[in-house]
Amino acid sequence: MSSDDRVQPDQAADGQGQLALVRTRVRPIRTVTSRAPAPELPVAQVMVDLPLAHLDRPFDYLVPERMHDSCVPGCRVRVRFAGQDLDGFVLERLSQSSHEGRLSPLRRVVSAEPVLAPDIARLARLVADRYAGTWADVVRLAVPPRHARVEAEPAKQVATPSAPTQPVDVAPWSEYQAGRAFLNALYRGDSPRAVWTALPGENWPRRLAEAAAATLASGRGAVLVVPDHRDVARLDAACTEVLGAGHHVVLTAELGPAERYRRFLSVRRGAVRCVVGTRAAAFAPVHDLGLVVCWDDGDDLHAEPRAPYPHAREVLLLRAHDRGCGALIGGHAVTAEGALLLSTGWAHPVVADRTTVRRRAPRVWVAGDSVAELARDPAARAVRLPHRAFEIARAGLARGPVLVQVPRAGYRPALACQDCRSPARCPECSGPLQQPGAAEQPACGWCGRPAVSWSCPNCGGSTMRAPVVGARRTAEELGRAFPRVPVYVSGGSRVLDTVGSAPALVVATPGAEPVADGGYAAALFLDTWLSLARPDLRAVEETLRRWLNAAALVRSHEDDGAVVVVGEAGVPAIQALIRWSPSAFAERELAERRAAGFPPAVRIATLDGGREAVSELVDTARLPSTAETLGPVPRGEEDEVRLVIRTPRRDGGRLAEALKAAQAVRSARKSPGTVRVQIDPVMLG
DNA sequence: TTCTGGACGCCA
DNA sequence: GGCGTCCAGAAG
Repeated sequence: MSSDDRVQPDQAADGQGQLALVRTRVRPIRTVTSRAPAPELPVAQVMVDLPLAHLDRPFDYLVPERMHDSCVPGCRVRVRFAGQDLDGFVLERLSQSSHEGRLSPLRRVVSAEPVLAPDIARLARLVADRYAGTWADVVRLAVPPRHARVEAEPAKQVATPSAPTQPVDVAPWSEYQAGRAFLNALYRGDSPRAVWTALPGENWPRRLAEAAAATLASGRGAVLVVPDHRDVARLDAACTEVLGAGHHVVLTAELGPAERYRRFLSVRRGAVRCVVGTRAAAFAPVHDLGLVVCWDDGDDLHAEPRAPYPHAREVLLLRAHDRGCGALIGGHAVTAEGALLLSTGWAHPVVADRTTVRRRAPRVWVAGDSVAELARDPAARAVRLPHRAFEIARAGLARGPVLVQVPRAGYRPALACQDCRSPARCPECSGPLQQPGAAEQPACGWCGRPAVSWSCPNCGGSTMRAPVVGARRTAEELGRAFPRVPVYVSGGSRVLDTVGSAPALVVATPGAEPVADGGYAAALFLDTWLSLARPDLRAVEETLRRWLNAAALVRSHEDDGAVVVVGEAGVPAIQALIRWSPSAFAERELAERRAAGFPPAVRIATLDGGREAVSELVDTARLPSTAETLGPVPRGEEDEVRLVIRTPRRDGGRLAEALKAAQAVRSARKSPGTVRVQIDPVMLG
């Protein structure tokens, strides 16, 4: 017993009468109760929400008796840590602590709801280790903020979630080699792993819903992650059709705190076993997980922009590996990462044979954009349409909607000097000048100031030209080339979900293409040089992915569906589109990454921050002997630098571990500045 | 942000 | 040699 448990002798004699008497009697009893530890498993292992890398480990606390029932593994608690009250999660209850010193008691059990499932706690550790980040940062992505009122709502009475009653239709998967086998394996309760190359025109939301249905029928759950909200809406609708209502739930960040937490709880409590959502849904605590799905894994929306920057595909793969459940990485395109999964044998290909692919794909034409090939029609010339593109668009418009994909949104999104062609910049803030609309003056894209009486600082010229034309301007020009045809624009802040089957021109930026009822009659891909020349490692892979996704919305060549790419026929990405051979392109891409030493063939870490901080980190890190460091190179203003470290894939774990340990040293030392560590970042200039 | 312990300095 | 103060480092 500590001294606090004894009656203070001076209190009874302090002359305060009644009040003092009450205190002397009541206080010792209260103190005894509150200090007594729980009768069993009196120690709680707690992960405290701390931003410091060197404190990324559990701490033990004493569970007071009155918290014995509410302090369950996975619940939120409040603990005293270094003089502050902080949030934390209980990992486990233990009979004793390995800590030598005295344990502090838990301050409070925030709620007895075990929001953090044991496998999600473990997944957070795996993800943090893979990305050289902290557990707490990952858990912040995985567990939505608590909403007390929602938590108190009476839970819907669902003892065991019923599997959908409709039989699973596996027939559509027969178009793919190993497709039917994949679904049957899920149905049997096995855990197949596949990279699926979806056919052009495929109703992929329906196919994914069928895979989910097969998994649910085996008594297990499924997590389906897609890039954006339009994809979520399509998959949501397909799941309702295939599974029936109430067997799946949509989890996205934009639901709002209450609804988000409500749905999260319904999953965590086991009432729903199929989750559809964007990247954060990769962490959904689905019970008895049988299948994880990542659709269109090349879309960079799958990359989380918050530390430690995990990629949804990698989270799902770690999860599938850890749990031994099924995995499906699918898309019209195949990423180099997908090709690697196939080459190591970790996953198997689910692809259609060449005959089926040829039958289902639209006919693809290439049109050069040289002056000689431009259409003679002056309106078509104005919109930079080669003769063939103009003819195919005109023919397509007789049969239905025609899609026009242009890389940039806006009107004239970039301006340059007419004479010397150097980019036009804002005299005030050096931002890029652009023309936001037909009737509007050029203005700065950053500060919005109109560029009145601009003159080129390079050559003194005073007129501007637009080397890049945006979607709205293209739509305007096309409207002139094809009078009497309605023109729609989808992109930027105004994205259309669907268009009907009537003839129309649909100008869209990549990823914003509406789905056409019955498929597009034709599609044109303009300004291909602009996408292909982007100074990004993935520019070519990304361009092909965008083409394949758009071309997949076009009718098959048997239905006279046609695609025209305006560009150079010799470019490998254009060849891959013509042949519709995403797998071969991905294999080639992977081989090139091997040769050049880029992910996923190797593991890369980028270190961004102040020069001093970055060099301290890299000097402290005990990097694997195979590590190769490149840089540091200056980045942007001030004294910011980027350093790149490269290791073979097999040393990726050691690389992340070394960087994490070095971050821990820096945080323990309270070294100034911060260093942003990214493992295999999506953007690699 | 608080606590602890080790280093160091001052005084006996 | 003993005790007080200061600072760094850890944090249950």
